[in-house]
Amino acid sequence: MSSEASETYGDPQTRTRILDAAWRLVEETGAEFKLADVASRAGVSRQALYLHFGDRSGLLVALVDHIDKSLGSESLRAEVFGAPTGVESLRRWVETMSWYSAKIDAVTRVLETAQYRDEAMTAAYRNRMDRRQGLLRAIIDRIAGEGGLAEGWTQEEAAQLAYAVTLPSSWRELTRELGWTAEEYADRIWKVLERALVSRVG
Amino acid sequence: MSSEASETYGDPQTRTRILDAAWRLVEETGAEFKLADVASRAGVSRQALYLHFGDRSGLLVALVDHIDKSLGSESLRAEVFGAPTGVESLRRWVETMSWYSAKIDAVTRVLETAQYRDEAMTAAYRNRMDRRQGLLRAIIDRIAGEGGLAEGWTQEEAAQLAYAVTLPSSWRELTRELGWTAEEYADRIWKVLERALVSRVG
DNA sequence: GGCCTCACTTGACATGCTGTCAATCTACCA
DNA sequence: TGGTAGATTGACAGCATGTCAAGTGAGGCC
Repeated sequence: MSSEASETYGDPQTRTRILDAAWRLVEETGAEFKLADVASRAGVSRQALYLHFGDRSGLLVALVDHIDKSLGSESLRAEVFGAPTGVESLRRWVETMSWYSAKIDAVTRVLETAQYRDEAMTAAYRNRMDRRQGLLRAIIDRIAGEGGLAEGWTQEEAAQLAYAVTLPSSWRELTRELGWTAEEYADRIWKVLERALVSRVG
Repeated sequence: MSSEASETYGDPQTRTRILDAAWRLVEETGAEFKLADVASRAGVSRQALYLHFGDRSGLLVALVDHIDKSLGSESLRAEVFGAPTGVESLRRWVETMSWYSAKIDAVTRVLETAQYRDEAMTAAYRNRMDRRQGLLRAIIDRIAGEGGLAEGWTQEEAAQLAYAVTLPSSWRELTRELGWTAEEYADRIWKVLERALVSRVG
């Protein structure tokens, strides 16, 4: 259960091949992807997965990290924080998040369903969500610092609300099920957040 | 897969015993509950579950229905619609939903994770969500009819936003993970919806 | 060249749960 | 006496995960 899968086992190239294969397979088949399929697609033995990642959860945890690195989530973060104002920063965040969600939705869904499987999974998922909350908190703090936070909210409450409103499940429901485009999502959710959390100027 | 489990098999009492056992077990153990455990807790054979519900998905679908009936979701609906105004109706809906979510969260979570398992599951889940959307749409229409809908939204958009903001996953995150009480949830989410969707009077 | 180690393969196997089947049991009813 | 609905029993197939032990093969080291 949730073996740590020693940080450094094997050839990094093999590891990457496995992760890429897993990624594609998750995109195609969702949460029911099989390790045997990942292995065969990556051109390695099923056993190799266990050697590299310990178990299914270990693979998923590594996959999330792999994807973040592949999509350059760091630079996205920088772009959001590079906004001239806190309010603009929040708007950019919503926009960026919408774009990003579209790319990782399949994997996110798997993560969500596996979220309670074991300790390692839970930790990995919470960690991810905690980082997101922290980011939003920083943005809200900046808005508050600039006097832009609507009255009636503490900074913590505002950040948590922004976080809850922009959860992946909500993004998925609005775009995948109700047919909103990523752009419509960004525009409308932004409008909600602006009206609810940002003080009216003038 | 997703056998229909003939609408009327066996003793209704047995059926109820099984569903109650399943309910409690889901509350305790979450999505990984085992059919064998449900059976033994209900005091019936494992086979009985298959005779009554066809398969795991069939049991889940029946469980949701069973719970709705047990909690008298019909009367709740009536209370929400009995509000004097559309805006008050929406406020009551949020409040009621918060209370209701607390009772069925465990089952909802199982539903969510099982949502893509097969056709029957998907249909049952979507059906549930569609009803909720319909309800919100009716409330929003009433608000619009009373001239209370904020400008910038179509009625459909407003209803879908209200729906997305009040998704179970969001409720869970805010209460279970971030520690909000059901009341705080209702108050704050209502405030968000009001500011975002309801036109300012005067 | 001999040797060792790392990276990985191979094949077998235990485990655990779902779903299916056929045979059997037991009231209750006609 | 017979039949039938409701359920039990036990066996079994299928399938995925995870574990184990032995083997292969390429490089590096002395």
